[in-house]
Amino acid sequence: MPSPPGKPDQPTLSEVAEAAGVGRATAARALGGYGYVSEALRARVLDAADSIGYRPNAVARSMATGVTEAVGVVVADVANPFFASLVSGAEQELRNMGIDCLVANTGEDMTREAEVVEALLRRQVDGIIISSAAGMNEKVPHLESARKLGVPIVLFDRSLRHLDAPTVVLDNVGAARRATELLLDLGHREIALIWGASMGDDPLMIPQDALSTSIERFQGYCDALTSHGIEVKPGLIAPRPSTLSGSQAPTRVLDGPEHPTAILAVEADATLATLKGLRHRLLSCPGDLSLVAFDDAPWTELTSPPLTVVQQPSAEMGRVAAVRLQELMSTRSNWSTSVDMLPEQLIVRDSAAPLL
Amino acid sequence: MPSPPGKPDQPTLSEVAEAAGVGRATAARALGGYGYVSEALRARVLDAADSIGYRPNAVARSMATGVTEAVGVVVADVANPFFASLVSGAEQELRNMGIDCLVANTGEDMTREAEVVEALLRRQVDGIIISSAAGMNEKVPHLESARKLGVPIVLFDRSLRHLDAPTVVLDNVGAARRATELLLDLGHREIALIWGASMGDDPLMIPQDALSTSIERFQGYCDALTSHGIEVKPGLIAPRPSTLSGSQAPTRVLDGPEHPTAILAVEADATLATLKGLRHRLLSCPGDLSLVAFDDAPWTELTSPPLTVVQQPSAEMGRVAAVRLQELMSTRSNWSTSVDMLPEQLIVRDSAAPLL
DNA sequence: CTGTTAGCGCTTTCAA
DNA sequence: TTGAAAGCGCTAACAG
Repeated sequence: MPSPPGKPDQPTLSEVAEAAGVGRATAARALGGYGYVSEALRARVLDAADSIGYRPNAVARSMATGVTEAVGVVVADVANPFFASLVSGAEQELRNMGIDCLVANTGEDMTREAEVVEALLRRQVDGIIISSAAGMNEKVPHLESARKLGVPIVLFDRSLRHLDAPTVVLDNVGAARRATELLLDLGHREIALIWGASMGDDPLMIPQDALSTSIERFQGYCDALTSHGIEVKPGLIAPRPSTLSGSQAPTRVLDGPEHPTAILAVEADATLATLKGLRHRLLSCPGDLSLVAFDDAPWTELTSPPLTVVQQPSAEMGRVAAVRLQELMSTRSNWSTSVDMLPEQLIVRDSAAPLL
Repeated sequence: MPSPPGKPDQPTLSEVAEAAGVGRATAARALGGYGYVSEALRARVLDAADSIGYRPNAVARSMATGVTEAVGVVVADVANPFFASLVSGAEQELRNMGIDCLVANTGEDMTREAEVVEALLRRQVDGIIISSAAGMNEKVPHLESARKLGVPIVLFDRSLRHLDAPTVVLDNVGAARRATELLLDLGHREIALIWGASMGDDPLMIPQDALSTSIERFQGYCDALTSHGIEVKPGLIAPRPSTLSGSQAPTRVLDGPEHPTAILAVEADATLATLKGLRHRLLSCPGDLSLVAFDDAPWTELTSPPLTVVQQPSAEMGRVAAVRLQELMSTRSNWSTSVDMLPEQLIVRDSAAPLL
């Protein structure tokens, strides 16, 4: 590699070879630790290397081998603690395997997502781990073309119906069902869902761009209600906002004609918005309204009351995704469409109380 | 690049050239948008390119130019919301400049930090943005060698006395001073500091590995006290724990012989730990103890009482760091040791009240 | 076991 | 304006 202006030349393998008085290939074998090299030469090469301050050039290596040992990790926004945790988990696992992470934010924007994926492909990443902004039932051309190209892809957090790739997700249906049942068992019958997938007046009318998480949690919520013979009321469901800030989301439910006695908030932002909504209306919890929230965070035990939450194993999801990707990368083109469905953990604190 | 097992060959520039019936160089110029190419040929090349589905190979490009258009972003842990925000800000800015981010966690471990920096250098990154785990007064060989190598480095969040690199930080001294003064103005005289830099009984004895943020906030705290003629009492200072979990940090202060009437918590984890400590001891806030906390987070207005906080412009710090790095990367070897000291914002809510 | 050689895909002089 | 050719630093046959 030519050194760009300002950068001094770095020692190359040839120089090491020269300094050690051996051929390039021998130096390469000694440093790369492959093939046969006599102990004597290996030693000579090794300390010739660090005596001149040699540092292997990964770009050149990739160029020759076709492997970059880098993967792309793409999420909506690393600033969101949930995604941050996913990324962190993946990063740790990958780094331990000697793989670097190119992380990219999409801001839930499909155009941007396509662009970043394209950038990753140009960079020849060995694989991609992604929580796509695409609706569960949408087609995702940029991922399909990547897949077709032979680049391993692993989905985490959100699944995609039309993409044949290993997926690591929460058991969203089960988690939402169990959370709803907890409320049901406390005697609640009018349970609101904040950030479900349903849009219009017909609860069965799921928008095309709904995320798998929304759909599945909505599903679990419905399952619980109907199996208790309770009707699903559209007026109790606040849809997931398309914008990132969903601060008004709870409004529809809190100020609507139906009067919930309990709320299930299925995403961290929804929880925050709900809590603000309650406080703003001087509603007490669990006095006026019980609450069960998704996504545990250190602060959820510090609110008044401490929150009953559905904890997602987010870092673990990142780690498992990394492992699945690794498997894909090592076994060439084995398109095992595995699904890892991780269990939630229900942490019962004080925000959900018996209906009086 | 040879295609590793499983990956189909991607079309190369040569194939585009052939398909368009021109020489490689011409195709390269047309696609790269540089040098002279006649309109006719440019067009022919361009649609030959996407008719065969050509995608430029960034690795080969880097190999030839010596530029990777990738930078390393390293922090202790992206799962920490503060760092996540720093990273997110930097990522956004860099991506808009067409630069990819390799993000790496160090877990506050210097050995790991040295390793990831080394990995970044092997990858030939064009620059590094880092919040080092090193103490402010420590030497950081891995960064110095990088700098000497000509790789631009920008420090964010934490500064390093011995590294000659642009730095983007909060005005820590001022922020801590103003926060302390707020408490002072409310009549408090016994103010505890959670996560200061001081270790032993002598408050002036600052450990070698103390972070610049700890030292500077400690400094601001002392400044405020002494300028009000108040003595700095070691017993009121809980040191920053070396471990990442500092849940017992407040213990020393809360259960010690001195009895603070107010607390200044200078880091998010410290705030959490303090809040838990108060709750555990059934101490009310601001009734028994006033509190001012660093790092605003969406939940700080939802606790009881809502917290008076010192908000750091974390995403902005990431963005500014990206801009500074960009400047360094474009102007070869201009080692402007600039310091961007961003202002905090004091958000007054209810956790700090007048001393009765 | 070791050295020579031929690329990897792209950029970039340098002639034509 | 265009094309031929020489690398960038490393790996990987292949021959010695």
